[in-house]
Amino acid sequence: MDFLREFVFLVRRDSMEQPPQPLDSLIEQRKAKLAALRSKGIDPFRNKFSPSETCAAARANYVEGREVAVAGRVTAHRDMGKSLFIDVRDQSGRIQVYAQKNVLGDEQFDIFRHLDLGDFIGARGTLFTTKTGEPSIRLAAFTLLAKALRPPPAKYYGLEDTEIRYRQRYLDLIANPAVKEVFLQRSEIIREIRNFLHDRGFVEVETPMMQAIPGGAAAEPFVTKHNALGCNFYLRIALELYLKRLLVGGMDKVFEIGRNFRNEGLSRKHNPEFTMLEAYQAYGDYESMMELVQGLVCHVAENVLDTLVIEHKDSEGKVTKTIDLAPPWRTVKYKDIVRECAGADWFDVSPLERRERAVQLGADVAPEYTDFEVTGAVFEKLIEPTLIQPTFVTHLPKELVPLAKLSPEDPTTVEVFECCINGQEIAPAYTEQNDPIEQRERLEHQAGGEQQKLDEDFLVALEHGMPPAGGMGLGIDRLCMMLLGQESIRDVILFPQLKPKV
RNA sequence: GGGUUGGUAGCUCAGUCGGUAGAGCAGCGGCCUUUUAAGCCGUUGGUCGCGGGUUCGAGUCCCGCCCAACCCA
Repeated sequence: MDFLREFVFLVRRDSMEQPPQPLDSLIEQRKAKLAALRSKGIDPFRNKFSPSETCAAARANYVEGREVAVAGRVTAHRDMGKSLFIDVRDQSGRIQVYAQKNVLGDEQFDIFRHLDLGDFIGARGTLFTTKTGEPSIRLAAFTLLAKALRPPPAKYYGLEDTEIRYRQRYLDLIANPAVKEVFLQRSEIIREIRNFLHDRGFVEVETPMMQAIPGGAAAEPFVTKHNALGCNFYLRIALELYLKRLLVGGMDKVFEIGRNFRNEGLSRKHNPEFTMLEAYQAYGDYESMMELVQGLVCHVAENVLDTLVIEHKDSEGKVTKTIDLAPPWRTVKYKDIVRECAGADWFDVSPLERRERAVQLGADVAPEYTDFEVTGAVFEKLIEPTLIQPTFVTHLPKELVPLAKLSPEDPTTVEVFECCINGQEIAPAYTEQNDPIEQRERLEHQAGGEQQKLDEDFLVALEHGMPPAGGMGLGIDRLCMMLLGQESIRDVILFPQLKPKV
């Protein structure tokens, strides 16, 4: 009881000294409780607690009268006067704890009664089932492990404010169980990718994120400065050129999962830093990669989701999209699918007419676009979004892909595929260019005469000889969107990039 | 970069024609020893995103800015 008086006194004193502020008064109340606890010799921030099991395990291994100790956050509070119920939640789930005044004693019960939503406690007691059939812990003793000074988000509605959800993701994870589930599954997806590749003899490596010459893709890099070396580095835009050096070095099957950074705008499909898988296999080609991508995605879906049929639902739970990953996936040549969608005579008309038609079809055609880029724009705008079911689009025109090898059967094209699922390009793959002379020409052309943009070290590596190889990249974020039914990349990245708030 | 929508209590949201700022939950106090969105009674809490303007009077109307979501480029 004196706990109470002390607490009330502290609150009053506080509110007399400073004008009450909106959120501050709630925080001050909690700080006052903290001070009251300390004055009683109770440490509100403990170093350690050893639970006997998780909350879920305590429920799952229910034996009437069994003694358990759990730890977690207090998420609900139902006060019955001389007894009260609280919910304790840890990562595994929640369990109800039942406290009785005549068991805990007046003082302990009083302290327990003044716990706040959000506080962490350790609770020891015995299992029993309530009248309503809820497995619960009859509390014998508890320890406050960490006091929460700020109120948690409301429990029934969850947290809706997108800005708070993304900026303070921890609150989103507390308030919205479905969000937590997405990120737990993302973690499993990445684990299964690793399992799949390890099982096939791939070696996981790490290559530099800070590069003097960012290569392997056409994208604007971020610049960063090294103080001691007095030079600029760029955050990598792709993993490719370093992984190929490892092929030269005799690592025949390598992969890396890591962050790429591209200095471009933000959208539903783009985050400036995103996670990429790249894998290279010596003596393979784009067809080996086709088998690899298909096998990998199916392995992940089966092991994480237990199914190859992915349903996307809207906020009302209505199925909006069904993706069937059952192999074999459709394979179609680029020219064929373009003809299918843009007209059988697409490649027979004059470049000028193609351009006019592309504009008519609604593609974004910039005046400086080459003829190939015009067709590329049509593909990107009109075809890619329709490829909901997994599709390998192969044999792109060589002008669009500078790092792949020509197709012997049609030397105007290269041996590549773009794997599209869910209306997005999710994995490109090539038969990798290993002719150092050819490669040098391509990169010099790409560098546009700017010598400092040419990765000479990479070209020297190729001159030492790189085995023929298939290589592929897979956007992990987009894969997660597809598998987990999320329409925005921000919902599969824990801390998506937002504009800094002033 | 352009368009649309939004920003009101810790959370979720109302706020009519411009006329004293509202509810539920959370918080605080009281009652209640099997509740679970517990219940009942009482009660605290507001820089209405920010800055200007119009007006006797602005959450509401006008202008500018910030942040976000969606669409477009």
